[in-house]
Amino acid sequence: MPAVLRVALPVPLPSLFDYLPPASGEAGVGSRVLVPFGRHRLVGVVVAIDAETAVDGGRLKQALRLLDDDALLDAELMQTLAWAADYWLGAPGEAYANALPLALREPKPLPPIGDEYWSLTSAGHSAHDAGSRRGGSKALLALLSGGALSAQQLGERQPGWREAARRLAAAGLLERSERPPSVRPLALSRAPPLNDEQRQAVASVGASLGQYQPFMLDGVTGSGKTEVYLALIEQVLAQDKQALLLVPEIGLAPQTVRRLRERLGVGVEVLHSNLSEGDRARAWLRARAGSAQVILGTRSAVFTPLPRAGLIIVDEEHDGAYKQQEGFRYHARDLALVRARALGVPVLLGSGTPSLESLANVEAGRYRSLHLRARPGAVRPPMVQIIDMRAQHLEHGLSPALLAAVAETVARGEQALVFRNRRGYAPVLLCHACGWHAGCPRCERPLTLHAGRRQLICHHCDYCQRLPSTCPTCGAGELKAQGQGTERLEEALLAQFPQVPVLRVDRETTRRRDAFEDMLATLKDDQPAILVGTQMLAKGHDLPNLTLVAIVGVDEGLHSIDFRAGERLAQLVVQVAGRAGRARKPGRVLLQTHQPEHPLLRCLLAQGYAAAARELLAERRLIRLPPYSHQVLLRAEATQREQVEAFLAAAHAALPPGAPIEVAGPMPAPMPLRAGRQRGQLLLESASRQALHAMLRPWQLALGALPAARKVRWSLDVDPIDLY
DNA sequence: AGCACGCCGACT
DNA sequence: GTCGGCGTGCTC
Repeated sequence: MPAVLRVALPVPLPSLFDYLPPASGEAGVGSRVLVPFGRHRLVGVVVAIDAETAVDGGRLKQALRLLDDDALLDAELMQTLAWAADYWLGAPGEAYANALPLALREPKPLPPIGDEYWSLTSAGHSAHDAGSRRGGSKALLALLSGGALSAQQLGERQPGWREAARRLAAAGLLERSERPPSVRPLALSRAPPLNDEQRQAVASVGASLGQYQPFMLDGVTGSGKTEVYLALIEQVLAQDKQALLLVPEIGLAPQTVRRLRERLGVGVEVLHSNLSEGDRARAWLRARAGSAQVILGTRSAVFTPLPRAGLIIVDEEHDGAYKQQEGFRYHARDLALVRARALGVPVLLGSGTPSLESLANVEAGRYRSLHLRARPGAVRPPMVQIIDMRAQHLEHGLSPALLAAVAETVARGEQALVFRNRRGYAPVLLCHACGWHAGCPRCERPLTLHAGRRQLICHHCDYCQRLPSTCPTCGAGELKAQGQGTERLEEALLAQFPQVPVLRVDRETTRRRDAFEDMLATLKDDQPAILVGTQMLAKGHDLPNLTLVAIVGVDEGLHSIDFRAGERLAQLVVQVAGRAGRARKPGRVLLQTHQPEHPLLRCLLAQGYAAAARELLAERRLIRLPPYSHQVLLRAEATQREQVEAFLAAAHAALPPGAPIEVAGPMPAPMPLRAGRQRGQLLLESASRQALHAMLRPWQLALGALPAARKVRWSLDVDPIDLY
């Protein structure tokens, strides 16, 4: 009886597919195979080898080719991926597709993983001597005239060199070669001495190396978390093991990478979304080969193979960027814990504003908690002062007290940051004559006025129209911008402080790659400046001359229907406030609000994040919300509301009777109309994760079989973090 | 997800 | 008379 390969294919289908083994080669679990699928050929991963198949013999096809003689995915990753697909209700094949870099999902031999070097051919030397070529090509010839350089070195010295390299290689002036991965270059910088708390944290985690143990490292911005990470990674490297460091999407500044490379000197591999697919595959394979010893990456890097794992670190663990929001909706922080357990290594979650989930795990004794209270670089933590906005005269949303503080700051030659979590000029455009306001025809939400582009833009669906000069309903010319976005604040601050550079940092001004970096580079450490911007300013670079942070208009977060809004608001305020007073200069934080009496704000400002988080946790426990209950959200959308309602009603009816779950809905989504589609949802809650999980797969399959399901787009989100 | 197959409206 | 709309069903 011939064996049958069970193969996971990159299609969003709930099943695996069986194939006869290829004509040659011994396919094993974890190897890739090229198989015929419909009228296509797909690269799949062998998940199991069975003696029998449930498929009729005649329908079984033969795999075309074995792509790996040895398993590409080791037993631990295979097991973790199977767990992840099961837990987050993903299609099995999708989990594997997420784990493998795109270049490894092609039916090609594995790319070489040596260092990529470029050098001049003899024709190239002649061309350089003759001074031919211009621009980037000429510069590249000059760079290489002194000898071969690695791709990494070239990237540091001549950004954008690949374009020139391609042209010159085509002309026969340049050639590419591979060398074995470089062995540990020496570290260039030395570790600074650690303070008591840092030493204690390093000692605790260090003592757990070699076994599974989660740690929560609670330390505000500037408290020296990174030094703790580095010291631990050095310990791991000394044992010749690997360390995986995850950072949220935005945190991956080139600065971090440089610092890591300078300090550790070893094969530090970076995995993030801007990487080319070839580079990503190379980094992944180096980790698998063990030659990459430190892997730094965003969400998807949690799938990197770690044959000699020593430690996993999740920095800024509270950050929502760790949750993938579409397709296979996994949570990288949670998956990091599962991997650490399977690998038998400690996992360190770091944050100045830990998620309530992690705090609950500390409370329950599942995580050990470590604290960094001191801010080594700063004189003292910044003082937060409330500006009561009620009965204030406002200058474009900025109170006199705030403007005065900015004036004092820049007069001292220091920098100020004005934080507003709304981009554009104004969130509403209103007609004072008839009360009309500009709304999105596809979302029924107000359009945001973008004055510079003279457009009205929907921030939910990107619908866009020209800015009308008169009211489209009454014809009056009294259109007024209502409220403030970053663009308007920039304008107001420019008018108030014409002699100080004002930098706006939001999605609009940083659309170009490296734009953020370039903008920050124009800031001089000893010159005054004003930064205006959104979330993007909450983290990232050290701004040693920044001494004032003004937080404007976070009130929206105080009465949102989303039960996580309070937690997010507290995290945001603390993170933004942490930008003030990093170096020797004391910092000052102003918070402008209409709700100075709000209990969350009062608690946060008087007692700090830890106390506010305790309050929020107590509330969640009282009303049985996560982390004290578990949620699954069924979302559905369609062009017609009746179709959504019919599907959700049928889904509700398909729930197994007697399961210990509570059901909320069917109900309209918090945004009932988005991009022209009607949206609804059904929320399941349970105190028992096991009970909830036990019914989910069968229910998911039943949903797929519902006639009403074909009329809607639907998805299941396990542990949703955004209810919208 | 793709991609076929299959049965009804406005056009060269 | 056809081209093409997207509803339905399948992929080992």
